[in-house]
Amino acid sequence: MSKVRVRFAPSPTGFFHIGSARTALFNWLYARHTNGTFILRIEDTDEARNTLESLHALMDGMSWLNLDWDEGPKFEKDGSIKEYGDYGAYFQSKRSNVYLEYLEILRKNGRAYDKDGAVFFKVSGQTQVLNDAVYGDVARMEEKDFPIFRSNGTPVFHFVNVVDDIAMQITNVIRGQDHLTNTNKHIELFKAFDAPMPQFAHIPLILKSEGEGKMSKRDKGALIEEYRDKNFLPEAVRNYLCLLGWNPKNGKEIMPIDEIVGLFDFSGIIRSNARFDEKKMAHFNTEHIRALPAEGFAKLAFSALSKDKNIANSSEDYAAKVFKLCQAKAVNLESLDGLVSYFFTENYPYDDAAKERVFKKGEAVSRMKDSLDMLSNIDEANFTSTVLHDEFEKLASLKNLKITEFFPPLRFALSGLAGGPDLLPMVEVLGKTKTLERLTKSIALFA
RNA sequence: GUCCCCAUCGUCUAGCCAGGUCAGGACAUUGGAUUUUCAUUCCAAGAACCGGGGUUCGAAUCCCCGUGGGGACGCCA
Repeated sequence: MSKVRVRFAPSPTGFFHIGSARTALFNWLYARHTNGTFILRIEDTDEARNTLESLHALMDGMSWLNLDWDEGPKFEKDGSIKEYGDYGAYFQSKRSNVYLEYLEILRKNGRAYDKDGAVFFKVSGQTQVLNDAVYGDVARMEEKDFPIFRSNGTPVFHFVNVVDDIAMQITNVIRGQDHLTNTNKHIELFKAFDAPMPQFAHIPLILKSEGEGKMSKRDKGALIEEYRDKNFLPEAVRNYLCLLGWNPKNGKEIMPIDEIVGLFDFSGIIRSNARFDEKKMAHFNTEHIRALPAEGFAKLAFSALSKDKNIANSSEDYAAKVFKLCQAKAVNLESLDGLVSYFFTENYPYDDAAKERVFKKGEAVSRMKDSLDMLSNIDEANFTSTVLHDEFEKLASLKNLKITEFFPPLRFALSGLAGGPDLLPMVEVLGKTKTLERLTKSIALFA
């Protein structure tokens, strides 16, 4: 059996849409699963609508999602575009000679004719049966001849799509279900060229989370770059997209991509359209954040939060400690600053609701004072969560109180908040100097 | 309007093809627990086979009709 060759064939006319990304992803998965070739072909026959900016958005988005392609155009370091592979050109705008050759074939066997300055394809008038890898047999007849070259001389989608699939020896066409009713046109063309038919696999569409219809570029969450800008983990977005319209049949959802590549096949593809769910997407992101090695998470968090000057200017070593401490609490990178910002400034705000809760008992300031007295007597070298825990136990029994009486006021004094990472490890990371300073300041403020 | 596809909790889905366990899981929601917090973790609960006919001892599962949803009908891709 010949090697699998699949292509993702977008037209660069806007941003990188989540539906396109998922089509690219399924092609990529199938190529990697079969050890085949994944090709990026740019369908830019509509000159008016194609922009270089869109091409950038497309390729950047694919690269961000780690969908690498074996053939097709790539941006070089200097910003120029280079095409890789033996089946180029990979821009349809550069393939007019090929299209003219193929047009000649159709003219010779009487399947193409001129009309109104355009060139039309003569349909057979017969019902074509598609044997789809996902939808099974689908029968449909094309009633009207359709244009394959416009009157301005440029070729039309149905024609170039098929010609290129033949010329590039594509073995499997994996594309959105919105093309299902176009496929009989394409089958007619393959037959007219007497070319081997690729296997078609149509995949379900992604619907809006609310309202009618498929996800469109205007919908929230529809653009891949939104996720990049919000510091989602690309592997999380990719993992979620895999599960939108495909089922691994092993009961698992959160999986490393290698496992998915091993499992992926057409039999797991769902036939009904799927509604996009932001919250589940966010959950995938959280799970992938948790799964990150501490060191890797710290690095990512540091760069994600580097727009905060306090963080950018702090020592990387200290920041890494903070992030490792908070990884287990983090649900995303986007709002991580809210969880960690007080580590990086002495001007941290005191939260009103937290203040109310802590001061309800009335003893908060004296608990802070007790803590301060006790902590002042601990050597800097012993400022570790285990030692601190022992010392707080001693303090508590001395005062005949529960250890937990001291914690909420201490946390509030040090962070201005009522919640956060485990308190004693947090004190350890903050260090003796800051801890004492902050306690002193807070006592003065609230006494 | 014509044609094509689809139909299980609010959402993503398992089960359907080879008909027979209280229809299983995940997200979300709600309620508890973790005698230090919670934007963490754990536990629990509620929540679905679109309707009607047929086939059958028996239907979520097979067939038909209806309804609903989606898509395609461009000299867009």
